Amino acid sequence: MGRAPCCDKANVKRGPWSPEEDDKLKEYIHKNGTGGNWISLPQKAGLKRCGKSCRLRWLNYLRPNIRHGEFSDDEDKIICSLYANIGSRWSIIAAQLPGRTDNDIKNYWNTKLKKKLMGLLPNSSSHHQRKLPFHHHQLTNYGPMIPSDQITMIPSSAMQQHYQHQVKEDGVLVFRTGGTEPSCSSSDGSSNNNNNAEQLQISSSFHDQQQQGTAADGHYGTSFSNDQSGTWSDQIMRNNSLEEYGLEEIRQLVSASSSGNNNDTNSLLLFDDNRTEERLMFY
DNA sequence: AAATACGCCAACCGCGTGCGC
DNA sequence: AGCGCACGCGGTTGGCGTATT
Repeated sequence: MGRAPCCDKANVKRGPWSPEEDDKLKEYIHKNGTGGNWISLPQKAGLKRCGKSCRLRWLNYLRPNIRHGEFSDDEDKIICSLYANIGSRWSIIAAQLPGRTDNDIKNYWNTKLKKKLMGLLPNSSSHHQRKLPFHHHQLTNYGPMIPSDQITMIPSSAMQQHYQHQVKEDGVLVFRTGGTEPSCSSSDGSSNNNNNAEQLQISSSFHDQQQQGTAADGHYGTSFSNDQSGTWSDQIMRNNSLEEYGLEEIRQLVSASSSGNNNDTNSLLLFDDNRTEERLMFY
């Protein structure tokens, strides 16, 4: 018994959009906005399309200021750095690249950038090296050296339960934990006793001293200084940090994530710079 | 020239989550 | 508190164009 379909599939058009449909959708949204309801929009706009399809078409193709075409080297760096830090959170990565859509970035990563990256480094591969994807000495460019006994391995499923992210209105990305050791989290995800919950926050605007300065704060990867402002991508560009983030780490992530071996560690890592550094590996 | 393989990208699918009732 | 609806996201698929055999 599956979920109820979002629309009557028999009565909606599927497949590529025609210019006429594009025009209808654009015209309707320009006049009326989305009205906050994509489900009813196609009917109002005179389109025989599923609301989800309309939303996707608008977001990925029709909305103003969308950029298509070649990605620059700078964009490559930003994508690599963010992927190394947060994994395949395409919407978050896209938010750092104005005009790019998550779908675009995802496609670009899967079809080109991943391969490009794999070709950048000599093949150091041994398939068993991924049990722990980062060797100790490789972490130095990634932030403070982290002793291996402070590396915590958790299942990726538990990662989602342990660190649930939420983008707040002020652009701060908050990771909320249940406050228990990951390895002790109950398997049903019910460990969220908030008494000792931690909050790890990432400020995407970096000029909020308050956000950056408290003991509860943290962020992914390389430390960013408080006196700089801008988006993550600005920071990454300032830091020229494809190198700082470690090509080797990224490459290993790529090979680990594409290996399909469930026993392998997939990715990554999180530490905060005001408390004991902690690296979380999920697999 | 035809057949096959490969690459790319738009679109689809289903799940998790937020929100209103 | 529980339920259902709608949205947003990430993974996957389908189809088209190009390259190779």
